[in-house]
Amino acid sequence: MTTIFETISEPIARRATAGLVRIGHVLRSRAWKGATPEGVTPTQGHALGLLREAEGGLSLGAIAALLGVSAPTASDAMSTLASKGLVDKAPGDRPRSINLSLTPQGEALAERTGAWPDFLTDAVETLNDAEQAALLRGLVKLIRAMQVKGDIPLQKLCVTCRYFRPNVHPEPEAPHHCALVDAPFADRHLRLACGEHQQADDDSFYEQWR
Amino acid sequence: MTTIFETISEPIARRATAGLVRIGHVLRSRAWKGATPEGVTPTQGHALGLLREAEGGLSLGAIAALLGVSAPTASDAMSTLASKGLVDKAPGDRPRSINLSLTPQGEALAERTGAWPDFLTDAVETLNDAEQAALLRGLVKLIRAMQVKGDIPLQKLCVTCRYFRPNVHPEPEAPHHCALVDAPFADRHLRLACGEHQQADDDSFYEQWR
DNA sequence: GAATTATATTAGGATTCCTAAATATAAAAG
DNA sequence: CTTTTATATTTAGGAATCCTAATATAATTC
Repeated sequence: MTTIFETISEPIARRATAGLVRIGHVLRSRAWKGATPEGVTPTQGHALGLLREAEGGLSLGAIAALLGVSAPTASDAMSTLASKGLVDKAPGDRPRSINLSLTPQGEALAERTGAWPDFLTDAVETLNDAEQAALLRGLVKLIRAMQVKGDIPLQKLCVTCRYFRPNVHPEPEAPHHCALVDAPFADRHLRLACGEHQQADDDSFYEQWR
Repeated sequence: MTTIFETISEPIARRATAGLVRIGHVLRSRAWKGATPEGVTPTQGHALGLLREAEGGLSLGAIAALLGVSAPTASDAMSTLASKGLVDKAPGDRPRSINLSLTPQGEALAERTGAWPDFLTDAVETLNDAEQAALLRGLVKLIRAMQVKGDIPLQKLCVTCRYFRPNVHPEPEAPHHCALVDAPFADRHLRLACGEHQQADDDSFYEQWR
């Protein structure tokens, strides 16, 4: 069926993109509001979050790649964090490399700040369960698609994990299975940063999920 | 039903938030890649987009509010755009105020750049129609919720428009109605920046949609 | 005419971002 | 054993982004 909206509107993919862009702007603007003397700037906060997720610390190059900025930018931010006593710089195992990790103070701040801006979580919670699950599913697919195209570094998604077994259970309320913890689960349980994630070699499981 | 995932996972709202935050970071990082000598920086590009949508130009204060930055930051960015010949500064109708508008060059650049980063639109297009519609619906609700709480300035959403008539048609493929163009439409047609939008006085229509 | 109000800019400074060049270091090559 | 090479980080330099606080300017109000 064709309505006037089919012809005068931007395609839905563009409107959804515009919505994501809009939310991105809000997040950036909000993040600066936390840049008080006791707090950290957006880039610094992002780096603290990455270090918190990374077992055993990260090199400067790894941080720069994950932040999506140049090495000098990352170096600046890390030096500032080090001077604030939030991050520790230790020699790495490769020539000239350093290993960055959180100090107890940095750990505490990252814990307190969290990776989830409350105002946005509050907004997500105004959606009902099905809508939240659909939103999460869409976001997982977006991130996965960007990963495949090389637009973003690999992330620890269930759908790219060696232990992911999609649609193996007949029960619609938990059709997938995690072979690591050996338990069934549903789309709404999909994770974006699983600590136990192991990258799968091929796409076969993902294909069964999509 | 309760699985292990219910207990060890972050709540779904937090995971969805984390996904949005992640996409926001990518967008910011990408936007800087366009900051070539011929291109514009992220904040400047955002401002160009706002001016393109605004009939008749905007004051500096309005730009600052819409960008979500302080007046001095906006003033800097607009001066740079003016010196690049992309924006025109004219006296406004209030004391000391200015009216900012796009020059033909600015119009052309805004047109060319667009508000929709292609790499993200491409990712959205990997979702099927139902998923795209669900994503758009979720984003519209998020933006609406943030608007209501005062987290972001008003935006021209269908669901807050005087002409929006939700769920008035029995046909599930186009249950809503736009009283301005007098045509039925569906969730997938929802707009985030309609030129004809007029803010509704109350919530009654939105309540029927949610 | 003086005080108030609204709006934008200037001042000053930290951070974010870039590219290009310099530096340090371990391993490999001669 | 010395030199080269590859790698990783930092320095240098500069534009843009961000903030708060102070300042200019024009219209309105008293």
